[in-house]
Amino acid sequence: MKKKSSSSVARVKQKRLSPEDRRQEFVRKATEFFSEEGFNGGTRELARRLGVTQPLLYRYFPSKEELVKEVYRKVYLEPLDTGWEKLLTNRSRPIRERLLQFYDAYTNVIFTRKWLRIYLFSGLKGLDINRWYVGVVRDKILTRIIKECRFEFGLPTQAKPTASEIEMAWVFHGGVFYYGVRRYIYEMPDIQDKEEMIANAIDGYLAGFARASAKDAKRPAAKSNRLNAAAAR
Amino acid sequence: MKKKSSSSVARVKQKRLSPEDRRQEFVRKATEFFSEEGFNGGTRELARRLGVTQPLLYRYFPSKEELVKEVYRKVYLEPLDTGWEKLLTNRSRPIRERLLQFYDAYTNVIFTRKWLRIYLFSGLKGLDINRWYVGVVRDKILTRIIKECRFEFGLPTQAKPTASEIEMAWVFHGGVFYYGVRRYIYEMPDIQDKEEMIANAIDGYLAGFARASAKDAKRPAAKSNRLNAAAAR
DNA sequence: TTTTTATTTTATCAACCGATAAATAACGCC
DNA sequence: GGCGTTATTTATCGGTTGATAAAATAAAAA
Repeated sequence: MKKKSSSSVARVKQKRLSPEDRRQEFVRKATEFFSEEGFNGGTRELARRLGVTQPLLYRYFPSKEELVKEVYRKVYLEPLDTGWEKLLTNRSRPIRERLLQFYDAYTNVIFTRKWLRIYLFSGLKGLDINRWYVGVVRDKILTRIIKECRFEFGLPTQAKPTASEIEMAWVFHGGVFYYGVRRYIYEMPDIQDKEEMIANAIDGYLAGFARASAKDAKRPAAKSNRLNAAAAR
Repeated sequence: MKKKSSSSVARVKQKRLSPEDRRQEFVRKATEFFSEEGFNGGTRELARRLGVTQPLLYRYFPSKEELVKEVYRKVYLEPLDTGWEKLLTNRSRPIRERLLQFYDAYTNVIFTRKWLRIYLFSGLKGLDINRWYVGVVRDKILTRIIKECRFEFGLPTQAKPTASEIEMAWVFHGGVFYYGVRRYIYEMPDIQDKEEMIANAIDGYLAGFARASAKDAKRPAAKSNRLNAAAAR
C-alpha cells in the first residue's frame, strides 16, 4: 500500500473536486455501472468501482433510488439537446439528405452500449420517463419527418399525421433502432456499416411513403384515421 | 379457512397432478412471474403466487438458475416449432401474401407481454440462447425471405444474401418487432391494428427491395459484399 | 501550528436472498 | 381402516442488500 500522501510529496492529481463535481462524477460512473449490471446492481460493488466505500454514496444521494433517477434523467435528456430539430426542417436540401444527416447524428448519440442498455432496462420497468421519451420521439421527430415528406412529395402538410403514416415512420425508426440493439446489445458479428444501413433504411422508407401516398391519392382519406377518432373520445 | 377436504366432500378440483405435470405448471407460472418481475424476482414471492411455500420449489428444481433456464428454453422454442417455414416457400402464392400470412402467424406467437419481456430480459443478460435465437431468425427466416423476394423479382436465387439484403431485411423485421415492444412493453395508446401495420411494413420492404434491386442491376455486384469478405478471413 | 469544518471510513442494523434439513400432511394401495 | 410413499410445510442457515450512526481522517481556515 501507498503512504497517505498528505501534503506535498508525490501528489500528482486528486485536487478534491467541488461537491457538485464529485456528485456528477458519481452519477457518470454509476451510469456505466448500472448499464452493465442492471439497476439491481449492488451499492457495494458500485462503490468499489468508484474507489470509495459504500456508505459514502449516501452522503451524496439520499437513497439508491434517487441516484438511479438521476442516471435516468441524464441518459434520457442527453440525446434531446443536440438541436437536430432545425436539421430536419431545412427545406433548401432534399429530404433524403436531411434524413441521412439527422439519423447519422441521432444514432451517434444513442448507439452506445451504455445508452441502449439503460433505455431498455428502464423501458422494462415501465418508467414514466421512458414513456415520455417515446412520446417525444413520436411528436417531435416522426411527426416532423412525416410533414417534411409530405412537402417533398407535393402533398398538403397541415393535417395531422394519419395513423398509417405514424406507424410506417415507427416501423422505419424502430428498424433503425433495432440495428443498434443487434450491434451493441446482442453484439452480433458481421454487421453492415451504420451509414449504409441508414441509407438503405431511408430509401426503403421513402419508397414506401411514395407508394402509400400514391395509393391514398386514388381513394381519398378514410379508414386510416381510426386513431384520431379514438383519441377524440 | 376451509376444511381439509380429505376424501370426497366438496372436492371440486385439485386432483393432484403427476410430478411432471406439476413441474410444468410451475414452469408456466414462473414464466409469467419472471416476465413481470425480471429474473431478480425472489423465490418467496414466486412461491406465494404459486400458492405454495418457497422450499417446495427446490423439490422440483435443484436451483433457481435451473428453473430460470427451463423458462428460457420454453419461451425461446415456442415460436420455432410452428412449421411456418413451408409457409414462406410456397411459390404458388405471391410473396406479398406469404409474408402477410407468415408475419401474422409469427407475431401472433411473439407479440405477448410475456414473451417480449422475457426475450428482452435475457437479451440484456447476453445469454447464449438469445444469440442463438437471433441467428436462427437471420438464417431461417430472413435468408428465406430474401431468397423468395429474389425469385419474385426474377433474380438469381442461389448466391448467398448480400450484406445489404440482410440488413434491409433486419430493418424491416426489427421495425415489425418494435411494434410489439411499443404495444406490449411501452403500452403506448392509440396504436394501429397489427394487420395494417404488417401490411404497410411489408409493402414498404418490397418497395425498398425492388428499388435496391434495380439500383444493383445498373452497376453489378460489388461493394455490398464487404460482409462475405470479412466472414471468409 | 492550531482550530475548525468537510469528507470518508468503520461498524453495524434489519430485511431479504437462495438453499437445506427435519417435521408434518396428504395421497395411493392393500 | 392402516401403512408406506410422496408431497408439502416449518424452521433455520449463511450471505447479501440498502441504509444509519459514530469514529476517523483530510482539507481548509485561523
